[in-house]
Amino acid sequence: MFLAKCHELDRSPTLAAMNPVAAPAERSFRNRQDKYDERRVQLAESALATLGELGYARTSLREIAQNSPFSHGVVHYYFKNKTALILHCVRYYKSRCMTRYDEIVDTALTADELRRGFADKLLETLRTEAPMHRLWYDLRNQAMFDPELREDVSAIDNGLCDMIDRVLTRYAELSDAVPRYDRNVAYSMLDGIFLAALLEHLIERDARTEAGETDDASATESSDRLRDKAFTLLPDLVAAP
Amino acid sequence: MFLAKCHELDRSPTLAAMNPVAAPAERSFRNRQDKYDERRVQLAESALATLGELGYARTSLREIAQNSPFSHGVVHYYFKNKTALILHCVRYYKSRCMTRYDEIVDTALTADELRRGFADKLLETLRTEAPMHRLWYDLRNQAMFDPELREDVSAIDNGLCDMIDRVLTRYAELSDAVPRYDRNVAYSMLDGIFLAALLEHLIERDARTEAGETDDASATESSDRLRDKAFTLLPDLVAAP
DNA sequence: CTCAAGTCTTGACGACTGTCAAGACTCTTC
DNA sequence: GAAGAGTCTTGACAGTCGTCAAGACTTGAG
Repeated sequence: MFLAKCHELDRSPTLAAMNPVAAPAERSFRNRQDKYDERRVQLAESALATLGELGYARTSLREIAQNSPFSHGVVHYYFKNKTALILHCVRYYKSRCMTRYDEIVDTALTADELRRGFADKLLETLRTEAPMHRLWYDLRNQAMFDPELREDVSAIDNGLCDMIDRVLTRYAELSDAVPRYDRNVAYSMLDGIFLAALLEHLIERDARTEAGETDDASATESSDRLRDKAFTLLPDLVAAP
Repeated sequence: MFLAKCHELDRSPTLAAMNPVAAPAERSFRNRQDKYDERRVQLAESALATLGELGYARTSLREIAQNSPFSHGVVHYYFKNKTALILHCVRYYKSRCMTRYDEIVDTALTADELRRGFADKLLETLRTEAPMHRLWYDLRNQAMFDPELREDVSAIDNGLCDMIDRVLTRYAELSDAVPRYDRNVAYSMLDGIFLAALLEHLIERDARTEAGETDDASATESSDRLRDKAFTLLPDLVAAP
């Protein structure tokens, strides 16, 4: 047992592992460590898929394992316990979703282009990542009951607030205006609109698939409305300087 | 077994029961029926208290019974199963909270009075009914995963939207203005702000009690900020006609 | 009082959960 | 190829859950 196991925060690469021309023993170590990390990512992805489908409450370790190439016992080899796995998932998820609008922010040349790009992206993520979004809201809600989740949930929430703030600040710049509201207020308002659209979207979506419709089930009228709402609302979130 | 049991929607009073000078047998029937209804209310209240404390996921029937004067088996005498109890709770909860701002709407004489009254009431309900609010958000979120809850959740959500709409419509009237946003958009935005404040409030609150502070634990800085936010935001939600 | 209907408690059931230990398998190193 | 560390599977454990049936207690009618 010379490999760092799940029991500690073992994210720091060892000294030897930093060396590009390592001795065979050390390269092997690297390989093992890489494989180990890869497995954790693999498990996190299986867990996220399951969590997005069933929600935090009804997701069991056996269910997660069934959505992965492994058996249920393996989880405790890579993670101390269930909450450790879920927290790892949450952080992993965070690292992927925080930069969603950055490309648009960086490339848009006019306020209207940014506004349209943002609204389109909002629509797209609602349609293609609905399970992940409902999982996020589920976790954030669980944090109201379970203090163990609060630190990570707050971190993600702040990150999302920053993400929105970058959009609004840039939009204000391009509009020769200034943000009208406190960043947290603006974030909360947009988040509330997105949350409502998500709920409506999921209800519509399931109603369609239940009716046996063969259309692209991810396209709903509610998600279309979300784009319009965001598009219309954005100018109201800035004010003349 | 001549009394209507839990297995059906038995809310309709019988013909005989409508008679104010009923025969003894019928009065007895009324008494029994009343007691039966009272028990259901009693159980619903115990369940709501438990749900507000533990959340939807971690609330068991045994826990609910422990917060009531009864034992765990009695639940299945008054409700078909767990979901029936919870749905009953949800409807019961709905009937109590929908009129929260109506008195202010009806009595306020000026726009500013309404605005202040609304913001104060918002603050008050955040502080005194935090567990119920987080339960509501929990249930609404569960509806994203569990179709069984959607009908009731949608009904409540619409009711809350109406409630907010009454406030805004009246506020617009008193301001010689008109509502600026679609009612659903306005509701979603205010809801988002309230949700964020609730989460922040709970975190602050628990951090204080954990630190062993003896102050009135229901008062937090975040809840104060909520009042200011609502107070400031309200004028922006209406526009010149 | 007697009896029956209504009400509630108790204890059990099968299913499911997170956790963990024992062992089998795989791969690297000598 | 032998040895041993690393990886994964299997099966069991203690606990909890929703559900339900059997019976004890309570209440009111005759």
